[in-house]
Amino acid sequence: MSGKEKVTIYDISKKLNVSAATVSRALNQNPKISVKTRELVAKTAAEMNYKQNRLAQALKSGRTNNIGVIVPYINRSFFSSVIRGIEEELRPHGYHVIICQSHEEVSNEVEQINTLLNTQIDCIFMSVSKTTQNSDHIKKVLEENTPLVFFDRKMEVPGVSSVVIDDFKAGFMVTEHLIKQGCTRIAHLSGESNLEIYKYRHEGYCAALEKYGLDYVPEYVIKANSKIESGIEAVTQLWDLELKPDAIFAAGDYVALGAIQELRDRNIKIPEEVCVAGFSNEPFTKYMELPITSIDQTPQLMGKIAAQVFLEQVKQNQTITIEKKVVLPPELFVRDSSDRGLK
Amino acid sequence: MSGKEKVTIYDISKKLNVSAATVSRALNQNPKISVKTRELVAKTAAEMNYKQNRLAQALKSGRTNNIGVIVPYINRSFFSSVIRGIEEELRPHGYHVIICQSHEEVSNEVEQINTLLNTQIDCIFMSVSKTTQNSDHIKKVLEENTPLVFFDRKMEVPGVSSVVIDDFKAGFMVTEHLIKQGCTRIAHLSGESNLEIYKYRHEGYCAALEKYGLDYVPEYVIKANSKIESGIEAVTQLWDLELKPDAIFAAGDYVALGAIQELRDRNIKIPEEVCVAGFSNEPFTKYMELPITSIDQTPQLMGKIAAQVFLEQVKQNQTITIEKKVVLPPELFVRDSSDRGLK
DNA sequence: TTGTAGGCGTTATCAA
DNA sequence: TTGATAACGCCTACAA
Repeated sequence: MSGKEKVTIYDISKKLNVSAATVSRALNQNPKISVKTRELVAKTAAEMNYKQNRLAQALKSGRTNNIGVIVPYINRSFFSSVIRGIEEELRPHGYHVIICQSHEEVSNEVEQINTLLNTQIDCIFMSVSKTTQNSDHIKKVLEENTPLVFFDRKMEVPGVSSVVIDDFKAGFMVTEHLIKQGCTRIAHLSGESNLEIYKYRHEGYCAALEKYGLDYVPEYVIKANSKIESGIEAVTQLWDLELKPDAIFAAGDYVALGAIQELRDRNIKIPEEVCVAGFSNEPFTKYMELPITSIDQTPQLMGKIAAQVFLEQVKQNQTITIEKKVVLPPELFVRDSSDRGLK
Repeated sequence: MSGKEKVTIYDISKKLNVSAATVSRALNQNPKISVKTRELVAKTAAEMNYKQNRLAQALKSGRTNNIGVIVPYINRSFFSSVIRGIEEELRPHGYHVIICQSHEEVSNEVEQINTLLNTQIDCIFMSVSKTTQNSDHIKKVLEENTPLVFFDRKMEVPGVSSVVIDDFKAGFMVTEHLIKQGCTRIAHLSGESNLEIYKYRHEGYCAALEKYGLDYVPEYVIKANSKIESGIEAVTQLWDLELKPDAIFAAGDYVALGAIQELRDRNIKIPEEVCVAGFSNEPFTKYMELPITSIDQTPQLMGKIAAQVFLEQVKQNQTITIEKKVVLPPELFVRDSSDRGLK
């Protein structure tokens, strides 16, 4: 019952009195085969409900048509959107996407990389964890000649491609926007880790201050950890200062949200007294009664492009590794939390 | 340079002057092997940087240790959370998770199932698309003897396990809560598709009305399509009625949000004049200035349990298929959008 | 155009 | 306890 013995090319070859090789060739559109045979094989294969075994193919060819994606958490809006982009770009080419979570721990990252390599994936896409400091495990990937593409959170490793947004520019844009709303004492709630992205956002912030002749006030720059509570704390801390800020640029939307909650608790009017902007364009930012200004990182596009970088690489001769760095433009969405109607 | 010729058990066997079979046994903790050999092999394997080839193993054993998950869209908060649950439960057992998106189209669903089966995954987890009507493609999975577990959106197919929340109860709970807030004219914005989940939520709604002696008013039940616009439209339509509702139970959070936006545009006070509740506990619901009452479906737990159902099945003798139906309790989160302080 | 044979890396069976 | 061998399903030189 159920039966379902797997049909192989041998079964087809027996039925047709040809060799398995012929069947294989017919199935693979090999030109050296008569049209008649090809059609006959195709028809019979369909009748017998033949399914090619990708595993055997993979073992033979060394290519699995599986790619791995490593992200901190798969259910963060940003990451799942990138993955969606990767999946949609790669599926038409026959690839399957395997997902792994690092939980922001390097140790997991290392382990995931190892099991992915064992499994013979054709490429690894990853956003490094906050705790990742050195790139030894990354180098292992390269040694195996497995293509690797960083997205968003990258590391500087020679030979590795990456797709990111221009975080410097994004930081600059937000800050400039706040300045144009008339703000002059702009606080920056930065990321607490040493990820490049936070560094660049901060640098963009500094550059904007400088361009518009505003002083950099060290007390206005606070490390925050992407949580709501962290935004609340930061405001508490900032409002202990003599000269309070009149704007807050948070490097993450949850931090911005926390800041807004605390400001509101203190009956501070937004955006009249204080303008607030976040980062990432989390879905909730636009649904609030007071929608929050934020930077969109075009995650789905980012995934799409990362996939394209890989596909290009595959098209090349296997041995040549190309290193491509793509920097996408950020998009600023000005919303009520910082919109005083000025340009 | 790069070198990286793959190390196989043959390389180890040559170096050690033993057979490949011995190496294989040593590596697999086969009891019929001397401790000495085992250790020697282990040490040498490590030195030579040997990595077992999961592909070859898979071809031999018929088990890939890969499982497939099919969802409408991977970047919906609910689905990515379920996937997270599945991944975290299965990874310790050595499984990798392959993700597929149906984009709410049966045709894609069919295709994904086929490629997953070709790829020899060990199990398929899925939430059917809205357009899925019959279960022919599902039956194919069973014919291949591949375990299948539905989560959230299931179909009635004999032999298939499923993990869902009690949508009937959820619908009942929400409606009862609204009634206890003093509402007597409760509208229900249902799903537009014929998915079981919407049917049950609606039935729960009906049951609550009946229990509390409220009439079922057909005009108060409107099909809506999970979008914000749909909520706006529904309210527009409802407020054309002579007797307007004093509560709205939407079967989705986005619809609830749309309803709230429209009510606010009409200067209708929430929850004083109209109570509103949604469904799914999307992240944004709790972040709003007016947080939205909603039902939490415990997606991560749902994924975890779905994975457990599969693991149990694997533990059994392969040939026996068990059909397990798990129904999880929904959790009602009462928030300001419907909280009049009554119990 | 088609067939034969060997191999991708493992593991399981049967001998030794 | 260990070794030789076949097999998983497919592809591809090489021969015919």
